[in-house]
Amino acid sequence: MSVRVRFAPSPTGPLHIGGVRTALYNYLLAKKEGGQFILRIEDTDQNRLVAGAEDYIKESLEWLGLVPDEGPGYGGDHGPYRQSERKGLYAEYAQKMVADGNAYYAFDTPEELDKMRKEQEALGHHSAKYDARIRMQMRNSLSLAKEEADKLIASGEGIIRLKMPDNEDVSFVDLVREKVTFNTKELDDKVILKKDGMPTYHLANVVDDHLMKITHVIRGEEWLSSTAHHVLMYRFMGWTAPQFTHLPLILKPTGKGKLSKRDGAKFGFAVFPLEWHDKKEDEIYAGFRESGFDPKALLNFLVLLGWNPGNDEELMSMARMTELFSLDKIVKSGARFDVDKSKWFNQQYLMATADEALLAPVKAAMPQGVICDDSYLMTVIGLMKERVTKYGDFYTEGNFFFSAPSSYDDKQIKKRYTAELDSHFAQIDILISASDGTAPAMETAVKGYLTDNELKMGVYLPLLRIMLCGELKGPDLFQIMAVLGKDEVGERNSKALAYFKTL
RNA sequence: GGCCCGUUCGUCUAGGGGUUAGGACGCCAGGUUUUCAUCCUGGUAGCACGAGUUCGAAUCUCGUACGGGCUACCA
Repeated sequence: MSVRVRFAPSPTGPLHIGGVRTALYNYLLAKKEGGQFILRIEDTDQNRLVAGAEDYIKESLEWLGLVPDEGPGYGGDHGPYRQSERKGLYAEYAQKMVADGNAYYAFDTPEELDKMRKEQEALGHHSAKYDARIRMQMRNSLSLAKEEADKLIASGEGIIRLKMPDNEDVSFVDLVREKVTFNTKELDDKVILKKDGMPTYHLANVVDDHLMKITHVIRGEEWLSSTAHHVLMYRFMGWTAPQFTHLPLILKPTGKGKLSKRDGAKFGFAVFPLEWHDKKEDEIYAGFRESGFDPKALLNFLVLLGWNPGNDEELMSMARMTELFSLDKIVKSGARFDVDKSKWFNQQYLMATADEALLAPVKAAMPQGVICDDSYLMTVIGLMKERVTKYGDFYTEGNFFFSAPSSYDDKQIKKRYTAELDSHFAQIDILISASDGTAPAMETAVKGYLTDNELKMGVYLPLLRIMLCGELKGPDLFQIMAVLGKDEVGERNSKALAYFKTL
């Protein structure tokens, strides 16, 4: 049987980075096994739908290269892939469970449920459940007279709840955690079909996974505790359950708890793949794409957050990840999001990528109004790529390639500059403008002059660099001169020298 | 509170009865680059705690602590 996995986000907002990792693991398993990676939109909660969220999810997956084989807009023989469009399907299965005595109709109002919970709490029962102990005291098709219940059902009042067996151990195998057991007396009679006719996650999930022939359910750990309910539903329906794998959570960089959408702003990094404009809060959340990350680097970083290939390999192409991926190497404990390491991965990708391939993304990250031609930018890329971590850094860190420095490192200037140097700088300027403008020529000329006159390179060279760049960092000095051109170098030097005198 | 899951350097992790507990990020130092980055070399730092099993425990068992998840007509 061919492996079929699904990524099933609910379109209630942007795709969280943890969701991206879940999608990645699903994708990798599908590709490794030659199976299908399915996108299913779980939009059963009509109240929480957010406009644009589904498009955001798809755009994210496409940017990342995790393109679904089946899904809304991607084709496939098991559609529709939006649960809202499958609405009619679910009731039939819920009713079958009712007919078989494995589920029942309930008519309690929210107020009544609230009252029950409060009463139970007063009795000392913490977080009361709608369960075997309580259900005969509530209003449902089990406790009410048949005629009354039928009337309520006919009037469309009812919802459907799962009838949990009393005091029974339900076990299932989680590929990461091995055997996990829950006793049904700890489990509540979950609502599976809501008042509006929509299924809850639990029903929709089981029905769709079965109908879509899903073989492996790979999802976040938050689902582990409801898996017993799901296992029971498979049993009630006489279906074979898929293999379950629950992924550890991704935690905040520091402090307690799982990574949340606020952490991005708080720690100054992105927690979403793409920038997201939250219209309700009127807030913009940063995206990895906009922050100048390469999707391959992001994925490489993410794949190692909760999984390892069993050897020391860290830098992996998509093909290599696919080759090495296996569910049994997934780690059990939650992983902290390490911002520094994510940057390191991106830098590794930048350095390993050809200049030509970098051109388009670097161009896209340039601020508006900066004009330069492709070949110039390519040269800059070649000179800068091992000094930056993100696409936007080519401009911010290599600013001097695009305009004369607007400020200078005063401290470093004062350490070295005295007015006696002026005449030599004038001579150097002359040598530069007399040269052919190539880096080696200028280097020979300048260094030759300094040597001949027994002048300190450690004084002149850094000052020359500050004149051109404003600070003591960047690529080889003479390469910069060659890129800038003799004339520009001359202009910057005299401008800077004038400033040096004022210090 | 209850149930379930987890716990190896600061972080991501390898190791699953006998290892000098390995690697990576970060950090520190040195070298290269008369700058910065890259690169190279070295260093720093860890088995949550307590019992038990065993000749021997990071590894197995139990307990404790801590962390996390769930406990909705949300997913």
